[in-house]
Amino acid sequence: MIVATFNINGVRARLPALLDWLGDRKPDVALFQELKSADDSFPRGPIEDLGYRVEIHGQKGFNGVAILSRLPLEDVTTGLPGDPDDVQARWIEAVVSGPKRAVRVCGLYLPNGNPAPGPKFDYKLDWMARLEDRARALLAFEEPFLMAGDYNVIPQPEDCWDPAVWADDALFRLETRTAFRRIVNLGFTDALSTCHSEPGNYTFWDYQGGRWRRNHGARIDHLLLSPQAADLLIDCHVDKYVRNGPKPSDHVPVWIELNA
DNA sequence: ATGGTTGATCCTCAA
Repeated sequence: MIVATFNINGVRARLPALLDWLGDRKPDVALFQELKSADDSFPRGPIEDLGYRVEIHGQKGFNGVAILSRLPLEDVTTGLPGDPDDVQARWIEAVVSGPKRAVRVCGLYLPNGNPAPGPKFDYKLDWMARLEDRARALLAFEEPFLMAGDYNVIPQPEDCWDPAVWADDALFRLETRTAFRRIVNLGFTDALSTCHSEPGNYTFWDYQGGRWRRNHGARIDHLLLSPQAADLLIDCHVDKYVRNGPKPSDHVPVWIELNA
């Protein structure tokens, strides 16, 4: 089973690039973030024509997450528990029935949090505390599950080209990295850093300032695996090539192969 | 050099 995560930065602007990539990689499950689309504006048809079931948690203009699957899906839910007043579309989960094992997949778009400090950074840290609560609850099932998406977290200095540039940024501040580490330390395996421990496996390059050309990137898209899912992990890959295509997202897809 | 890029949108904001 191939499970991919991809911050697409606008599903309508990205549709041709998405269809090309889906046709090339043929993931069994794809978790999309930053749809920037309401549910009824999502270009469902061309994706369904490729054989995918599409589950959307959209929001007009901003945010938005989706699960695409060529395998059966059950128990689809949307919205991160813990704050009934939170209207931002950043969380979707479902159980995928693989040929060998069922795997719960959670797609997430963690708040950016800039500028920090400030109310947006407070919202980010509050959201991460709720994520920790949800992660702990799901780990208690002791079953294969994963949480993947744009975490907007640079876990370690070697996960960006120049930590000095990011020192005061919400993606790299100590509070952010500490909150991320607390979640990982519940028992998760970071698939990309585990399979490829060498530095420089970036997943995001800002559009500005020639950062792709200079490889001034950051690793902020992560797949965290429960112990039972980590036991099924075969490998993890970054599809950097899509950044060279026409009208690319500022993120590239990251995907794992699971024996499930 | 207080710079520059992209997407969605109410003409600025979020990233």
